[in-house]
Amino acid sequence: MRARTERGESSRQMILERALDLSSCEGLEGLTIGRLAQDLDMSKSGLFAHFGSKEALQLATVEAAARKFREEVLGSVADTEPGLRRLVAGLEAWISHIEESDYTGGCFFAAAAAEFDDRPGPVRDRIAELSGSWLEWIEKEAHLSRRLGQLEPGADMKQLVFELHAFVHEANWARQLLGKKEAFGRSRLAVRGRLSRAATTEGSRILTTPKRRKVKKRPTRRDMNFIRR
Amino acid sequence: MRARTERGESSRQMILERALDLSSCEGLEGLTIGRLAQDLDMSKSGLFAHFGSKEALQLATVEAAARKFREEVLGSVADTEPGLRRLVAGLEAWISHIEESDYTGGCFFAAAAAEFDDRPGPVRDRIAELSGSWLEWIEKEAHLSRRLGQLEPGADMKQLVFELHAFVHEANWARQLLGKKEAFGRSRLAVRGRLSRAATTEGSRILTTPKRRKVKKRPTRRDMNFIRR
DNA sequence: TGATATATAGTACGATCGTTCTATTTGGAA
DNA sequence: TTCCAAATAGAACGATCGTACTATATATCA
Repeated sequence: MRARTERGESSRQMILERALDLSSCEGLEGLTIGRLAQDLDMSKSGLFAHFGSKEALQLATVEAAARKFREEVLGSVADTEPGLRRLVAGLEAWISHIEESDYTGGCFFAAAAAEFDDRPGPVRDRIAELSGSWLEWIEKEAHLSRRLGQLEPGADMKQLVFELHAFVHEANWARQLLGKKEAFGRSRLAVRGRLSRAATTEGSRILTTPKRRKVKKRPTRRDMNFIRR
Repeated sequence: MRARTERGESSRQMILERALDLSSCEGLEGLTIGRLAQDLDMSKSGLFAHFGSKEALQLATVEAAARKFREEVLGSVADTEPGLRRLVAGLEAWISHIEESDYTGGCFFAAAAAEFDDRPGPVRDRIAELSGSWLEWIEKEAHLSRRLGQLEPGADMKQLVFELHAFVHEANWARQLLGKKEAFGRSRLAVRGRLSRAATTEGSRILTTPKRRKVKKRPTRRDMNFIRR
């Protein structure tokens, strides 16, 4: 049932990578074991054996999406100064993460949430849990910003997070349904505008200061490996 | 194929009413002719004959959702003073429309958009068309508000509409996935806050003035007919 | 009332779904 | 090289999907 050897594990990853793309388009339920196997030139039963049930495949796909999100979004701001600067960097990384998922079906979690919010079960629970923890990341960073004197002491954090989150979701919706690629620019503008409203003088300085240029160094062999991986 | 007599038409409406509820939960594709027939104590073929294809059933369901939206949202603000007052009334009517769809699967169009945004075809086209025309209603009313001196001359209307629309979608998402019923209050707060930012002194007066109480009159026979229809 | 068009039901079809069971291939340990 | 567990394939299952074809019930109009 579960991959034990290196070969099995790499197969599993290859399957999940494709499953992630397919399910972003067709949905997690529309993602069919037969079609997935056909896409990968595998037998249905051979693929099935990796997971044991469709629900397990769906759960594994959700985890694959979560890992990709962590790598691309959280990973890109890990060494950004905590507080308002990291908050806005995280939101913009999220926007870019969705913007770049153009050829696939847009934000995986937005699609999965709409599909599963009415279907009780472990898949729905996991999607809700992961979405909630991302909301908490935003809120945590906002609170830190306020504690650092970058946001007004009286600012409503829950309300702020609600609105910031809304702007990103809206961009995904506008592009996916209406093809409005400029929506991501609007999203970035809205995020910065909303943060400016809640920012102190100190916070405003951060919002208007361009990101500190990272030290530019020639790519090392290690970087190349990372990229190729 | 198409209903011609009164009996057929009323059956068709009964079917679509149930289809609307079911598809809000299970999705337009998960909506199955067999299950729909079972729910209504009809035969699969008897139900099928009303539409001729699943796609036609889906299109008819989308139209039913659109009609309900027009009645509940546009209908409720038809006699509200045009401009900012009608704009905010329309948005709040939309929020309430979604909030009251609790037992069913939330906003039909949000769910349908997420499901069909990657599936080319007439169903997707119609969903996009209707969503777009609602966006245009908001934008039209915002432009009117600006022309009336209720919004600042320099206000970016496209950006404003983007953000207002985002707040409502977010409330639907937060309740459906995370069960946060307070999201609708946040949505209303965000809408009014954002409009206040763009409002002139004149506009602010409208936003803080409670809605004018409508003249309360006994319902006429005509009203009753409208309700019963 | 009898004729006729519409509404509904019954049945069956090919396709595809998730899943199970039984081979067969493959790669690493002995 | 042999052996064994893991990985993959093949075939078949019951269920359900959308759809087509045929038959029956029902309302409307001559």
